[in-house]
Amino acid sequence: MAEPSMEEADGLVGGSNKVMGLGDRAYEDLKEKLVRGAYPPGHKITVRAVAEELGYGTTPARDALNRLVAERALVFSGPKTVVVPTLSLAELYEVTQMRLRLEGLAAEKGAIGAGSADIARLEAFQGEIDAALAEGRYADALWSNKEFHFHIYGRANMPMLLATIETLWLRVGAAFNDLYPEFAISKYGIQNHRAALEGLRHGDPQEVKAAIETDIRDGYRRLRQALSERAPKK
Amino acid sequence: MAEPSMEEADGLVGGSNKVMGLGDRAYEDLKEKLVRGAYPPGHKITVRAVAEELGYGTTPARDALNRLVAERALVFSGPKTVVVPTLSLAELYEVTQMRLRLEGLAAEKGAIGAGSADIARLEAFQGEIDAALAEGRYADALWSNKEFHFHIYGRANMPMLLATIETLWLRVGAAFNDLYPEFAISKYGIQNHRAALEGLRHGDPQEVKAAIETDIRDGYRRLRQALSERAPKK
DNA sequence: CTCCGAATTTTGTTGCAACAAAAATAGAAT
DNA sequence: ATTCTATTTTTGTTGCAACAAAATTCGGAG
Repeated sequence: MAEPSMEEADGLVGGSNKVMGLGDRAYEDLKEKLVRGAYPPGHKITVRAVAEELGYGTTPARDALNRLVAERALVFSGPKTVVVPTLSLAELYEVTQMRLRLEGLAAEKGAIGAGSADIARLEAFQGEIDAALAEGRYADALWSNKEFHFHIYGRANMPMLLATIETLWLRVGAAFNDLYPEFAISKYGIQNHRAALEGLRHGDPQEVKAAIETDIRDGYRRLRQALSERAPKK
Repeated sequence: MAEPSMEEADGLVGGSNKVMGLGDRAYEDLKEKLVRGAYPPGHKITVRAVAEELGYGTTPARDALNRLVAERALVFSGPKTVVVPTLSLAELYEVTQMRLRLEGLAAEKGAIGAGSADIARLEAFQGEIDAALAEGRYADALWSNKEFHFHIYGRANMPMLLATIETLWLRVGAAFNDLYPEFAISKYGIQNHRAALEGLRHGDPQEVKAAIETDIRDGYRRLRQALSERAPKK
């Protein structure tokens, strides 16, 4: 049973072979820290700081930064300053629109030919989400939520699509990690996931697609509200 | 009248400010060469060759290569070898599916609020396409075609979306440039563009979206056929 | 207390040499 | 001829120092 493995080398390895250099390692490390919310939005990230923090030289650190900037997981606030991004209302809307199309596509294609093994796996993820949520382990719930989504997307066998979706998740993850936990998942999310599972059981890709889209829309509403309630912050 | 400017610094500069270093220049140069078909698919690209060819040091050349690889405009054929990619049928299908969703979105949003100035501009682009086509200047036709599409997309004011679409165009452009000219545009394309213009005049975003999607689908069919007819090549 | 400008520190970039590893090449054996 | 192996060349990566430019700090003027 082949694991979709969203833990692969971030999408660069799309079936090709590439030696993992320090630069890629640094990229993975930094990405991990970003998505885990190690730095608050607005925090300045410098090449030398990353180099020392991760224990690599300045070249790999620079490579990682450049890559993250290209993916917009980090943004310039000045000619020479990169910071963890903040998502404006407009940007959140834009990312959501892209997610709807792209993840809708991935869900639809991924649903085709899904078997009971997939369903069992997804139910396991959902169980982890429920458990984590019940115990207040929001970070774990978020992680399992990601696994749930990407297990479906991964089945589509569309590496480019998957990589693009991942950058979108990284974009919102990095910007919202400071307030995400409380808002990210709720009974709505659970309900949408159950709907997706139903669609999988029925062998109806459109039903799965619709459920995922609703999930994205629900998340958008919550994020949007969180954003407007967020104090203008000194 | 603000120019949408698809000639901007490749999408990195999404409203932020960033100093253009040699690395970015090298990236632009290489990208240009790729989209112009300077290298045939399968051609090996090395850091030092690029450095000398473009007249930069090895560091900027390496930066450019890394970035192009991250965007999949260049791919690894071995642990240390990057080549101009070939698009498999599966990859062409994947790119097309993504283009349909993303460019459909961009067309729909870009159509909203389009005025007579936009229509005039688009008609001018179409005129250039017709003229170039009539005279056999396929490269120019391709260029004007790109301008036509991106003028609409640019109106949507969605920088992330636009950057993503551009990488998709680069991906197929680099892989197909050797046989693209004869197949890229035909009376179908013209007809689709006219339909898009009609939608713009009616102020009907859905009509524009449908026209663009048909355009993408027509192009896909032609490319697909060209791909299967392509000799297995020694 | 605020604002502005000069001095100082920090920071990204670039070229380069050294190194390890991969790719190309040449040759030998079957 | 073909395949496999050894040798040679090519190639990407990395660390580092120097440099120009930007960010920050600090004072002083209003």
